[in-house]
Amino acid sequence: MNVTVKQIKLFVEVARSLSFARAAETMHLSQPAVSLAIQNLEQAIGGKLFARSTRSLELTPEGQAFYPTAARLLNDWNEALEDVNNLFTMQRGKLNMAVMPSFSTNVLPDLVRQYHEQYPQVNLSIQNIVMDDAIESVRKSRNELAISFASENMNGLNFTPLYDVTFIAVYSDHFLSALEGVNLTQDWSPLFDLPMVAMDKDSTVRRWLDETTLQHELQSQIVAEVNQLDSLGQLVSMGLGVGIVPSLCADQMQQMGLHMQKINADILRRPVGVVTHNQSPLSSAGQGMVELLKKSLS
Amino acid sequence: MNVTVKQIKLFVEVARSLSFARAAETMHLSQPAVSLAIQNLEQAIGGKLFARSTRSLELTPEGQAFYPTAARLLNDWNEALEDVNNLFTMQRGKLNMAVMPSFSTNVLPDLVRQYHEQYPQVNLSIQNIVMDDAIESVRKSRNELAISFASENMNGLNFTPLYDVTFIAVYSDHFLSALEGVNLTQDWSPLFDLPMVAMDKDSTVRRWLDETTLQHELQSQIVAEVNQLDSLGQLVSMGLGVGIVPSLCADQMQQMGLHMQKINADILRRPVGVVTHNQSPLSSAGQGMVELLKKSLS
DNA sequence: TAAAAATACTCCATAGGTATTTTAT
DNA sequence: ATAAAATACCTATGGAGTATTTTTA
Repeated sequence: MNVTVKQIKLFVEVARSLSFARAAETMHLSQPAVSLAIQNLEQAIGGKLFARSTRSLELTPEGQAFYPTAARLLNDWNEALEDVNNLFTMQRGKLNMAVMPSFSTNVLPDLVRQYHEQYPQVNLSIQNIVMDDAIESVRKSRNELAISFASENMNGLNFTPLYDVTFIAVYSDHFLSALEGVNLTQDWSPLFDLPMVAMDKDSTVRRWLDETTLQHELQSQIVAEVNQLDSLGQLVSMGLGVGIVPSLCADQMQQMGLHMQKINADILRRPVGVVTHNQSPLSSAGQGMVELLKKSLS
Repeated sequence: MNVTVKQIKLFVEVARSLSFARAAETMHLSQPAVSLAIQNLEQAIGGKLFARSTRSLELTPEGQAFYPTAARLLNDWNEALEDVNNLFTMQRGKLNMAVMPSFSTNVLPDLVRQYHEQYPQVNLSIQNIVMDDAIESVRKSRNELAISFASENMNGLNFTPLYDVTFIAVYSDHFLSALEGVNLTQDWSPLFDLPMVAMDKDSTVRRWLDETTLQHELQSQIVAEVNQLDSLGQLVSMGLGVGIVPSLCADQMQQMGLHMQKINADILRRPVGVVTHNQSPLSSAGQGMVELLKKSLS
């Protein structure tokens, strides 16, 4: 006979109330059920816990010694189960994630707000690092998930696409006339007749741009390279040249007073998604984040 | 569905072996039984503990978080049950008892030896106090049991008689001739023609002696009162008078070179027994002592 | 005599078994 | 193709019920 949690619960309840009948009532059981359960428990542990006659009930010395221990065991038990349940229901928990910069400045603030609203008890830690590092941090399990473009080498990782980033051309009043009547959604080549401000060569966006330019046998006239989108916007607004940026940044660019036009999405489009480890499953906190991402970015 | 100890045991075993089949084997269960048990556990705590496919099995983040807790829970559980079992089997424990002086000097040493031999792990604490205090200490629960004569006021206490103490007359060579041919087992009155050494009036033995003397309308000629049996023996050996002592002390008196004769047991006999509380049951350690007493004093 | 635990018995829920299917590598 | 978990289904143990008996204050 193995000792069960129920038996210990009953022991504690009987010891507390010093009555089988009352304990039975509070435990929603019949009196004989309690009687049998205690008898089984006593047999399992090898001795009497209660000294009982029909008219009196009391703990044996061993019962007295066991009572506080049993009560503590039950507490620990319930606490542990509650703890793990809280992890699942995200009343408590921790989520480490990484996001690439272009995402973080635009969509992230609202995402964090929503997530925190939904799961206020989850400790959310977000690392802003460049795309490749973000992906690498998931591979090394330093972060549970990352939001980024898909990279070439995704061995051992999952990529769940969320949406495609398209690109827009941005320009100041200075180039307004040059691009008047031009529909970049049809043909983006007119852009390459103009001077251009671009991200520097380390940037993923720049690499794609270069690749695509090459494929289309075009030649860009880059007059300035910057390492931040914000700087790019500033140079563009000074009339130095035109720029090509992810459409995510439309708001940011508009605030700088720039004009913009969509670029043919078939030419230049990249999926942004969630990167997770292939082998380690997501925590509930992570699943919650993925759900939210899918919902709010669809 | 309630979480059971068995489920936690299985969880820990599966987490350890990272295989349902192997865990089933070590737990002497079938693989489907383990599968079902884990499923039930997961339902009870509200989320998945394992991420499993047919070809891979690993802990979820929550499972990882729960694993050490679950292992600790099991340890505590087993330890607590083992502890209480040790109390019952007296591989561990404590017994507080009181004995009256006349018992302690004569029978106790061997009793302690035997008890310690049988239950080497039980911490035995023995208080040597006068009979009334011994009984009172049991009433006040300072001791679990006492070995003493039965007292008048035993309200709320149990007295389990072990054996009857009979009495012997002790005397030196000086009175040898006076008692020659006298059979005290038949008639003890010749003793009262002789000077007597007695315990002082506080002693229970003395009180009984006085009561019995009165009942038989005899008059003792007490020439000295002492407060220890040993002193009494010494005075008797000096030829000051005869003495009446519990037969328990025969050995002690013999060692002092005294002569002795049994006294009619119907006239003077008192039960010695175990005094326990009426309401608080005996511990296993206490029961062991009572058993030993009954066995060795029958 | 009355109140409370123990016993007797009956029943059903479920833990556990065997056989089989599903699924991922 | 194979190894491992899940599923289906069946059986039997034992947990819990009701009715009754026993016991002691």
